[in-house]
Amino acid sequence: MPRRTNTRERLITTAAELFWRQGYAQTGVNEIMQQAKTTSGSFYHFFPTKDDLLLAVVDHVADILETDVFGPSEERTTDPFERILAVMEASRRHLVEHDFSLGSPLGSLAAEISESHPAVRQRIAGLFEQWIDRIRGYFSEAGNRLPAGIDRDGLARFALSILEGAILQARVERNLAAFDASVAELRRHFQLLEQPGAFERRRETPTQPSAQPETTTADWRAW
Amino acid sequence: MPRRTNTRERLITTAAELFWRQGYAQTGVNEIMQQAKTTSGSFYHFFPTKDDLLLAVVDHVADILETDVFGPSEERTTDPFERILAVMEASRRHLVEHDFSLGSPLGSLAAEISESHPAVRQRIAGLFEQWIDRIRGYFSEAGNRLPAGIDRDGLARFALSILEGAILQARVERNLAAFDASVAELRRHFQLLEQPGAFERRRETPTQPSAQPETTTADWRAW
DNA sequence: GTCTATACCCTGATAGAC
DNA sequence: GTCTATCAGGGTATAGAC
Repeated sequence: MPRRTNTRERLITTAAELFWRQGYAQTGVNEIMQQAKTTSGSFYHFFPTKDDLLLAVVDHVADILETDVFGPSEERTTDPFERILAVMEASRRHLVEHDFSLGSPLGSLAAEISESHPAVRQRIAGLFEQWIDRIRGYFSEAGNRLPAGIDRDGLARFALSILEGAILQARVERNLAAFDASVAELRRHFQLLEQPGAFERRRETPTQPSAQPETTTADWRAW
Repeated sequence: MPRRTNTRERLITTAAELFWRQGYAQTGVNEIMQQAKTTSGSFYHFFPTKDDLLLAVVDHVADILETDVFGPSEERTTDPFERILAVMEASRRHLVEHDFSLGSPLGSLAAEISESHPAVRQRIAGLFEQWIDRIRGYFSEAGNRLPAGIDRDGLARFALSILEGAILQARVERNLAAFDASVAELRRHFQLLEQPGAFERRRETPTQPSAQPETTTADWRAW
């Protein structure tokens, strides 16, 4: 079924950018329609509700991330560590190019709708897992450059934490200090792991929540 | 001037929790008023607009973070590395206690209003800087347990990235896999840095964006 | 300082012609 | 598939008595 118009695509791509920049709740359907140069009739022809558009946007972003970030980064180099660093480099360029107005493609959206839209939250969680699998794949290819018995899955989640946190800081502070420092330190982490004899002792690396956290004196009030 | 009522405080604390859980835009003043058991007249007596309440909330959250997180974590231990890890432990407990419904106290809020509320964004950026100063202070106390010439400021920003990213992942995935892995890997990073001879070579640790990024093939479309 | 009542706009969504 | 016109409801904010 060849589509005759691209209105649906236009709605998705403009909504993606607006949600990304200003969030879901802050973006009205009117704004989307105007910017996509279409009208109410078309909008609701394709999407029964605004929430349905959101779901389509999430899928679209996942596609773009694949073809424009992960794909090129993997083509660029075969070195496992450089591959994940290339993903970060792509994020960095994106921050700069858009003057820090765009954060993580799904990160802030995920946080925003985490409570109100369980289905979307789950969808995004699945995407996070995909990326983690992917990055873990890089680390698997690293073979014995990494210490034996290291938790590659955990290392992938660690890298994703750094990326998301670094983007957030860059966006809030509107500079690259935290981003560059984070990438530099991750790079050093890889180097340290590669050093012979880097991993001679200890054996505690709780990746799965095997038990409840040890009690802490830190006590957050009910704010 | 002794205040006769605590209405103002009630508004701030309930708004803080609601903004934290569901975001700013998603939270209506009606909802805040109801939950704080007050009415429109009182609300606008204390806060000319909803935005003014937001600013008060940010300041309040900063206070709580100081007294309930950083303070206790510092009293708990004098070991510099354990201090930052104690902050993470406090965040972890908080995630669990609230079933992952609450993320970073200011992180997601910052992302949400980053574009629409420049003044608030700047205020939060200032708080981030404060925390970084604080954490850098820990690393300064670490003295020669850290390699000479290491970028302690960068290390602090790195730690904050990990914390923010780990909280985000935990909230989206609704489990602690990424959080625990991130903390474990950060702990290992500290251990590796402490190892004698961990830092014998290389000299490239760009913290300040000294130059433009190297060109990359990764190309994000204009979505 | 707190209450009730209400203004008024913008939002997501619908109706129906073309 | 796209248009115009419109609705119902909830949003922030105001008015004025107490």
